[in-house]
Amino acid sequence: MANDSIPLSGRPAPTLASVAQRVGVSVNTVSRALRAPQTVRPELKRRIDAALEELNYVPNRLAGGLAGTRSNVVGVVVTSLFYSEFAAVVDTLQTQLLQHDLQVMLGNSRYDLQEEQRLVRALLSWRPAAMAIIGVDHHPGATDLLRASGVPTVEMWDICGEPIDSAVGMDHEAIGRAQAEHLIACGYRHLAFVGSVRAADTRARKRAGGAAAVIEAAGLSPLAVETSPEGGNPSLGERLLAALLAEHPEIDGIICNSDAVAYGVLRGLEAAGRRVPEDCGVIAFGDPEASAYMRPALTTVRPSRETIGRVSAETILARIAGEAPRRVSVDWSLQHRQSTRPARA
Amino acid sequence: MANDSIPLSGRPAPTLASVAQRVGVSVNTVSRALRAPQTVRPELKRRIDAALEELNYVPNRLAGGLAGTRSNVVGVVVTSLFYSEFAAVVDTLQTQLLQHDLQVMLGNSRYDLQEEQRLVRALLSWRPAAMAIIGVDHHPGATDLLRASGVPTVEMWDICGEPIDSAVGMDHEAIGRAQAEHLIACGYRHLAFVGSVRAADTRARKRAGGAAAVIEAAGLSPLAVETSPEGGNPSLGERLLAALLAEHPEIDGIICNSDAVAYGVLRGLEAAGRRVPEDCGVIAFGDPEASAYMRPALTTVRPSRETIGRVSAETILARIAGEAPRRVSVDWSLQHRQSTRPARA
DNA sequence: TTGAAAGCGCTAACAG
DNA sequence: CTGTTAGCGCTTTCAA
Repeated sequence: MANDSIPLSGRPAPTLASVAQRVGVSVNTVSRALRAPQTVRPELKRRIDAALEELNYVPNRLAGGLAGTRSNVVGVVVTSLFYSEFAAVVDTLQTQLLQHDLQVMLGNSRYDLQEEQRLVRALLSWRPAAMAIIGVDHHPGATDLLRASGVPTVEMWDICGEPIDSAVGMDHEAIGRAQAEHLIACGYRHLAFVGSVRAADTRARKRAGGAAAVIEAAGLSPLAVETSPEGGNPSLGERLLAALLAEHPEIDGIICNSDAVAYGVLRGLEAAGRRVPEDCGVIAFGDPEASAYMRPALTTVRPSRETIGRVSAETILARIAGEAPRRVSVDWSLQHRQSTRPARA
Repeated sequence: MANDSIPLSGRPAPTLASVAQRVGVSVNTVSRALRAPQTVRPELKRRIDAALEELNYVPNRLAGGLAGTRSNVVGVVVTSLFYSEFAAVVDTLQTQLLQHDLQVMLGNSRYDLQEEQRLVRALLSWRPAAMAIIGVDHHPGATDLLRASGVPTVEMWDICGEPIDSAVGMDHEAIGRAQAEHLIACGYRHLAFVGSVRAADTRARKRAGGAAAVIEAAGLSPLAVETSPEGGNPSLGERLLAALLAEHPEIDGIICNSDAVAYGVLRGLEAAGRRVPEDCGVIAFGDPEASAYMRPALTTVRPSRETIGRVSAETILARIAGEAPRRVSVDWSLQHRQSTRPARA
């Protein structure tokens, strides 16, 4: 075959033109047959469909997007994916959007603000129909880019702050308050906040802040904080707990920034000879399936990941349709299990 | 000129042409300044960079991809994402590819073959530089599309079978054999396979098949199988275990298709008054962080998720660079913990 | 109901 | 080193 493509692939993919030629009509008749079938004579439509099928035509979105007014890409930026709650959000989001012929283009900033800006730029270069991004606290450059682009943007997971456009998420300060209030209600008095807190993880800071405020208002000794910029896993939990206990042996209630860290804290407490929930209560944030099956079963806050994904998708669709920006607060719930005592009357 | 102050959806994004005009050079000089800086006079380059900056230029990939020989998209199809091991694979893959300026476009088939084909088609419509897809057993239409497209394709996670192009993954039959051999070595004699097995999950079938073969060869009673097409979670594990025990009370060794299911099986066994590992051994597949922190800590097979992601990325890069297809078998390991007895001498 | 013509913003020859 | 000239494959007027 004539050599019109060197690099990858064998023969060039069939184009609208090759289909048109085969049927003996013009390019844009085929284009219309695809986008507005009712504007083409049924008999012709059938012949075109047959040719499309025979040639195994796959449209070229690059060309379509360039020529048309908008591409059907939605850029999605998460801060992590690996066994994180954001996987569920992306999962739901992607599935919902695809039903409306919107393709998700994914980026993972790994909690790196610089990387986040790079990603936003890269994603914006696809002229997306919309953007979705975890959090409301971004690299200033990223915020500027997003704002200047005019692309509808949904900030997910967190709604504390000034959204760029729309936001669908939770009030993390309120969650932190609820965590502290729960521990206090269970009779714990010397509280700590433990976990992995990445530089860019402002949600964690908001939760810790909410907890600290409640504790101060209750007149208790200030919240002890033991965090690390490392990724949150059980082994980090064990280490942080050891450090915490060494410094604050009086601690009797621990707020973990993630369930994974809590698993390690639970084991560390046992190793230190402290009974849970009698001597020390533990509450966390996340609630993957495993948490209810831990011994003791972990008390934790469960965010509605699917709801955030679904509502974000709806918001994106609405914004694309020209509706106004939205700010949606999504529910979460405190799962009271065995790692905290029953609340006192 | 319209001022740079109207924020939303106002002016069109700056183009190479607008930058060129501002600097007083031709469009393609700016293009070259971006792609091959050394071919442009340093002083000019500086002025161009300044204009790029001032106008806040974001390239248009749609145009670039159309005009150039290939787009920098890599299409990725997974069968699930929600708290699945594939999240880790995608995570690593995306991060690695981005370092080479390749953008991941994501699709989730949710274990639906029909959906998988749709996704492959949708992704192919971006004229990707490469494709990556979970598994080697696809909708025949998807396989055809992929093959016909000539796009380098890496099948991940599984290497049993005839790859379309390249494959990076594990031998799941071997894993199944290892699971059964482990249970037998620990002295368990009446084995069962329990878990969620979706219609499209051929990996699970291969593992079960491998286990069944070992059991037959050992002359033991045949593998009891208790599966469901539902998603795999602890509660499913509890239900499947109840059904299994009702039918096969003699069971003393259980292979769970996923760790999440095993959590439920562990609890169900306890509820049924069977001690683990004394009366019944449990082994699973997956090994998320939580498993080592279960009581009893779960014996399971740990796949090298990051390795699969990393090697897949390398393979994609190599294929794009024109190297030959690869078939890479990636390691996994059996984590012997407390849910199975010590192996007998 | 269909076709012709004009780009979308960029890259890729080739000149100059 | 830089500019000119053609498209990439499609959508979108506007005519016919």
